[in-house]
Amino acid sequence: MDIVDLSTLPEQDSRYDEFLRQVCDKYEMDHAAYAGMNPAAGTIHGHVTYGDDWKVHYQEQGLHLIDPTLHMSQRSIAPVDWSRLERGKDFQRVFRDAHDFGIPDQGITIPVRGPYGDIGLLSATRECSRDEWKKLVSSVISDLQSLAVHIHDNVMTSDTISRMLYHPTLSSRELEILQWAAAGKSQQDIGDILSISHRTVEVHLRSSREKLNALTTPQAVGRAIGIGLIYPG
Amino acid sequence: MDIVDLSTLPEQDSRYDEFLRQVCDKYEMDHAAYAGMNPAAGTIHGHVTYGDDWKVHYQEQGLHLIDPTLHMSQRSIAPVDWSRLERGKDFQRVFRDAHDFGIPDQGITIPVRGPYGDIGLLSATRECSRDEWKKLVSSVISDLQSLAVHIHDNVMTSDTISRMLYHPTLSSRELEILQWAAAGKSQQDIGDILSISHRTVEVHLRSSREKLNALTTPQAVGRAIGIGLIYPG
DNA sequence: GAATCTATTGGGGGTTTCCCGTAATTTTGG
DNA sequence: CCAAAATTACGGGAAACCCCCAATAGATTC
Repeated sequence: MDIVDLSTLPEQDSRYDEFLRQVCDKYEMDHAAYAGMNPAAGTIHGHVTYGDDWKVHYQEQGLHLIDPTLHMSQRSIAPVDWSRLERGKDFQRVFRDAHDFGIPDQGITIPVRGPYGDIGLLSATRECSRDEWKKLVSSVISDLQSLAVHIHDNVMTSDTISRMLYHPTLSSRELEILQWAAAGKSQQDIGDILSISHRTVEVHLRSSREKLNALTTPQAVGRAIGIGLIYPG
Repeated sequence: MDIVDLSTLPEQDSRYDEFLRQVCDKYEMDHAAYAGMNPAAGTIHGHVTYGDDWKVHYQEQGLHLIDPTLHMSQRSIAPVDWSRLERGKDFQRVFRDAHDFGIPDQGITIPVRGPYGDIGLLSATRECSRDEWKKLVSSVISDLQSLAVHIHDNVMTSDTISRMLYHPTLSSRELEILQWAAAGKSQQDIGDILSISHRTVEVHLRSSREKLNALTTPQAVGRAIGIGLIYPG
């Protein structure tokens, strides 16, 4: 499969699970999981190849609060091999539980970040010898990195599109001006940039606020970013 | 963000230039370039394998303002093949100039995002037939993806200045007030809510802007949301 | 063809923010 | 423990923002 071609990636939620299974087959992994969240929009997506029972247990126990893989990925950009995680109290707790559900403590998590503060985590596990694991990882790490990026891109794009369907449509001019505002430009600056009067800029900002149901420009900028209409400047 | 700052931060780390050259050799590319920016810290890094003359021309002409590769990468997360860029006015302008400096219009740009709003772009070019290029890209895309992450991670963490500002730590009070600002409250409102003077609120907003390297409150709000410090209200 | 939406510009005026200070107490960190 | 940072507070003046109003032109829609 051509990894670059986004069209080959599944578009429907139900197919992500199947896709992860294919990843496992291709890269000789036992299990794979993807978790994506867009804090700005408040949406969360999760897909796993292991049964839903672990998913349920994970949520019920609130393991996401102490999960060291999440903790690590939060401020990391490079892939994190679970063997490098600190063997602390939280680690013991999460991975002891995981073990009961047939999930080994040998795995890797690849964090991906999008333009709107969205974070995606692609994890893969395999039960085997240490040497075997090391060898496997080094041979597939690049491919997994690419896959992580593309699956996250796919999920977030469809997420954004679906969200935008229920949100106001700002005119291109309004978006343009709001984008400049998010970039720290004053109304006068924007007017100069676009070669229009600063009063016109103010009108567009006002209608943007009205459409976004925002009281102030900062709120409008925040909402627009949350919806995915613009990006942080 | 303003890339004009490039001139004020003449970062010359020959290690990365050499590294890029090795990338070219290994992956049969003509040229490679890396550009990294941390808006919160206001730092910018640039490394290229082609001569400095293009770099100079690029800055002097302010091409970063219209460069379609930058524009695309800003809101993208997946690798962008230049062939998929819109052939607009800006494209013509930038790539006509680039051609004069021996840079082809056949290339790819891989964006990488860090935890604190930092963005890195790894670009590679090669002059060859279309089919040859496609084949080359699909065979090295995964490796380039990993390399992009690696370089960006390295650059962002190795730079001492950046390291200090890499993690803008807003005080709880600043976050609290910024969150209210994102919720559309005025300074007076926030002062009433927190039972403090609206002038104190203004002080916190100011220091928040400084820490986030934002010129205006809307920009600070957007940036904080982008980094994940606060949420849209 | 009329109505609607969008983009544009303008005036007037009140409100808000922002920048320049100073300065106290409390908290935090090396 | 001392230094640094955070938090609190005040004020004046300049700048920016925001809201009311009205008006013209183009594009789209009904």
